[in-house]
Amino acid sequence: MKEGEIKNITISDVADALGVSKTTVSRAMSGKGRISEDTKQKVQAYITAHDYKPNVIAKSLAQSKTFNICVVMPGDYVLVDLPFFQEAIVGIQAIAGMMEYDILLCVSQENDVAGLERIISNHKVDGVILLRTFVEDIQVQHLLERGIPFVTVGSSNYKGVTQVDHDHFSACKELTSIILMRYTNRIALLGGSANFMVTQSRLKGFCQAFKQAEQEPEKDLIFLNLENKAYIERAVEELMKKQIDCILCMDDAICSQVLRILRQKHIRVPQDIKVASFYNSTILENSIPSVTSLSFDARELGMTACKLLLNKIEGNRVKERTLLSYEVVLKESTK
Amino acid sequence: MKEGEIKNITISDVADALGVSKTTVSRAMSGKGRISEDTKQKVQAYITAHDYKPNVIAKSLAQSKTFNICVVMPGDYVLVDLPFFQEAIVGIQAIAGMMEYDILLCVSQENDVAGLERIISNHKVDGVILLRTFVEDIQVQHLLERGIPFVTVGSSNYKGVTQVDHDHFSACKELTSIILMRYTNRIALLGGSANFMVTQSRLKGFCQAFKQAEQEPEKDLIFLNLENKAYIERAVEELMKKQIDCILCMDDAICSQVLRILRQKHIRVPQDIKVASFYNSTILENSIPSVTSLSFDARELGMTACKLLLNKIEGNRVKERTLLSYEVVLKESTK
DNA sequence: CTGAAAGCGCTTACAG
DNA sequence: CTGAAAGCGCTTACAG
Repeated sequence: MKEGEIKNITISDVADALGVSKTTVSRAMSGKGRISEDTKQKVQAYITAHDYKPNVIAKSLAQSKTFNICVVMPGDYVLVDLPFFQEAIVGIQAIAGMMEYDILLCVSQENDVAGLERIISNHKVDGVILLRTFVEDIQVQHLLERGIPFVTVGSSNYKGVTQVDHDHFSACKELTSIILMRYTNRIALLGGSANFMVTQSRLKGFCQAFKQAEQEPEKDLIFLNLENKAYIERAVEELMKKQIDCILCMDDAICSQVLRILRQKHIRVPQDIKVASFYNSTILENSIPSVTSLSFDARELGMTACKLLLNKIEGNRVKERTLLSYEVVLKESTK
Repeated sequence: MKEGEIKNITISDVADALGVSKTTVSRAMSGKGRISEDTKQKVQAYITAHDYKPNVIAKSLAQSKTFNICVVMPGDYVLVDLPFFQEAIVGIQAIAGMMEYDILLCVSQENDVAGLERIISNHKVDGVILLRTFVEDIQVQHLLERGIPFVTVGSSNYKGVTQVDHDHFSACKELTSIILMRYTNRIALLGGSANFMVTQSRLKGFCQAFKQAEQEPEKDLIFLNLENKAYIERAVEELMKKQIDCILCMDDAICSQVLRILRQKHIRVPQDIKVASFYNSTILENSIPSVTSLSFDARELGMTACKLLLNKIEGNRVKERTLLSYEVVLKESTK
């Protein structure tokens, strides 16, 4: 034992002090089993007076429960996603904390299950929340195989996955429709990795809006997998050769780049070209002009995901798919 | 037991299968105590073949160790800090993972120790890393009192705190000196909460640069506690009434606001006024003009903090204060 | 309503 | 070099 460390008071100490058995103390705390209101009061009084906290590790071992959930956060993030993940985690933590659960963080690359695997094998968590989903998703497959309770933030195509997502499809469809009706059908679409589920949902929404307007989106105005600066620059160069009136960006990171490139080329927004983003992050907060975009509540998403997971951990059946709504925020960039 | 769940193989299973005692298996794995090379090999072969993983919870209870560290992340963050915290966490996780430790996340407000307290009382972690420090720091006080091993990312004035920080004092001093020598002494300083240790360090560096140049910084060109948009706007308004040539921003969130305000007022950077920031985050990446600033490696900071903490947990003595270096990155905004 | 005892899956002094 | 046994601090069937 290290210097200054105080011997922790255990359930035996409480039992001895009160002249009852450990069983009784345990029951008074958990409320399980029959126990007289009297002794319950007595025990609880003693516990609060002496600030006794049961050792969660021992409890874990006895119950095969850890009261931890694992949150898997992408390690290959781009800045723009950060506020989203952060907000989602704050939401998760808010719910988890209320239920006396803690969050074990797992940072992992797209195709890497090693970290998650270790945490699971080590029995360190009761369930998992994935903060990003892929079309081809090894983490989901792995969790499914192992039968671990988990929830994904973001949609998943796999059977039997409890998932919570914003309605990206409808959101993109609505925003695209607005542009189509008000201004133009010469719309370019720039997006990130096609392996992200969210990219697919947005793409579908975009196409659906055209279909609904009885038009066809032009294939060569759609650029996906723009995962770095150079790709984005090349895409914008391409676009400049064509006759377009609006650029839709699937996220604010891409949008931020696009705005910079346009400005360097002295192309004015919105006079010469309109711009909108599918994400309303603080990244573009100080942008001039302000940027039309979709707005999502990541905290709510996290809270919902956590509630679902805790329910699953308790063994309850839960709804497989939950879709949260969104908001279209029109600003200067599409005026 | 839930459907599909596989009974986990335990140390007893391994011992029985091999016809040895649990003690022997335990020793073969930990390497503690005398054991023949032969049996060790045999045990290890069996373990890898059958993919046996000891139950960390049981290990925790037996050893009073959790193999978890708590990372305390501010819940009242502003966007600009996010990449910093995120990078630091990635660094922490890299080291922790190597040593088979996991990260328990605690999101807490400036003056709130409740969350941290619960995690500690629950014996869920072996040590703590604080990602932000204050002049008046309740979390530090609390950890000190309880005798929990911990490390702060950021400086602390309290006695006996193991701390890792970038050398903000020198960094700000150097950047300020450069401005003083090359251009002007009409420099305004805008900063965040005066209760952040980092604000104090930067302020000192700023003043020291003046002193070294045998000048006095003007008190009424220094604005601290600019914690929201309105404050920043008011500060810039004030500055416009005075004769200044340069604005130093203590962080990129402030800087981003300042750039927006100047642009709205049609004040050109750097022609009319120079601007620099004490932080080189991706927030300003797409800014036009690009912004002169200081650059820090948060991942390295996290890695260092984690190494120190693990050392402390092992009971080793560690250096009380570690300062990491920085880089001054001159860009267009001070040309 | 209450308690003695076994058990969760490890580690580790102690004995051999 | 190896093992039987006690112990970590809880929970929970079982008996009363």
